[in-house]
Amino acid sequence: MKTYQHPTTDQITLTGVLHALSDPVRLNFVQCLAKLTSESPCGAIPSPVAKSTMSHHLRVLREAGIIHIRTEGTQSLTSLRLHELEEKFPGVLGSVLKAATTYSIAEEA
Amino acid sequence: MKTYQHPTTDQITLTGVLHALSDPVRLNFVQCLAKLTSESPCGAIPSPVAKSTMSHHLRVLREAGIIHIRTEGTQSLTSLRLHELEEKFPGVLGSVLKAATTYSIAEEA
DNA sequence: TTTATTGTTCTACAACTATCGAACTTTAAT
DNA sequence: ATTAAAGTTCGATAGTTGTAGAACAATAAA
Repeated sequence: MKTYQHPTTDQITLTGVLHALSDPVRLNFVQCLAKLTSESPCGAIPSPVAKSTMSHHLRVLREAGIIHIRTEGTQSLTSLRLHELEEKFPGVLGSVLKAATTYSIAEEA
Repeated sequence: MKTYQHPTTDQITLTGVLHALSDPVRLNFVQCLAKLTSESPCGAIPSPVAKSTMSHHLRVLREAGIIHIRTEGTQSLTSLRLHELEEKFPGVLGSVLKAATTYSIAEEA
C-alpha cells in the first residue's frame, strides 16, 4: 500500500503555494476539487493531459501542501487542505478559487 | 524617453498573476511597493540580486499586469495596479500581501 | 490465475527561467 | 564636454518544469 508524504503546516511556503497554483492544469484541478465536497479519485476530475503528467501535477500540489492524498484500493483519493491553508494564509486559496471560477481558468490552459 | 507596454485589464490572467507572485524576489518587491504609498524608483527597494536581474523581474511583474512603470528622468517609477487587480481578482493580491507580511517572505528567498 | 483498473516511476526532451556581467542608452550634474 | 546615475538589453549558463510514453506495482474483478 502506497503512502504519501505531506508537508506540515510549518513547512508550507507562500511562494510554494502560489507557484503550485500558477499552472492552468493544476489550478483547474484544484478548482474541481473544491467543487466536490469530499475526497475524490484523480480519475474523477477531467484533464487534458496524460496520466503520467497528471501524476506529476498531483505531486507538485501535494508537496506544496495544497492537497492531501491517500490510497484506497487502486485509486488515490485527493482532498484540499482547505482549513490548514486558510489558517496559515487566510483568504489566499479562497480568493484564488473564487477568481478562477469567475474567470474560467479553462480558457488559459 | 522610454515607454513601457502594459497589459489591459482584460489581458491579465489569474495564472499569470500567480506565477509572477510566486518568485521570492518578486513577491518581496511587490510587498515593499505596497508599503510605500506612492510611486517608487526601483532603486528605492532593497534587493539581493543584480541590477539586470531586477530589471528582468520588473518586466515579468509588468507583463503580468501587477505593476505599472513609467520613466521620469533617469529613473523608472513603479506602482502597484492595486485597484485594477482588486476589481478583476477581488481579494487575491490583498490576501497574498497580507500573508507575505505575516510570514516574512524574505526567509524564503 | 488472468485480466482490468488506477496510478506511479523512469527516461527523455523541449521550453522556460533566474542569474549575472558587460555593453549600451538616456538623462542629470559638474 | 565629461562624468555620474539609473536602468535596459544582450549573451551565456545552470537549473527547473511541463509533457508524454513505456514499464511497473498494487489492488480488484472475472
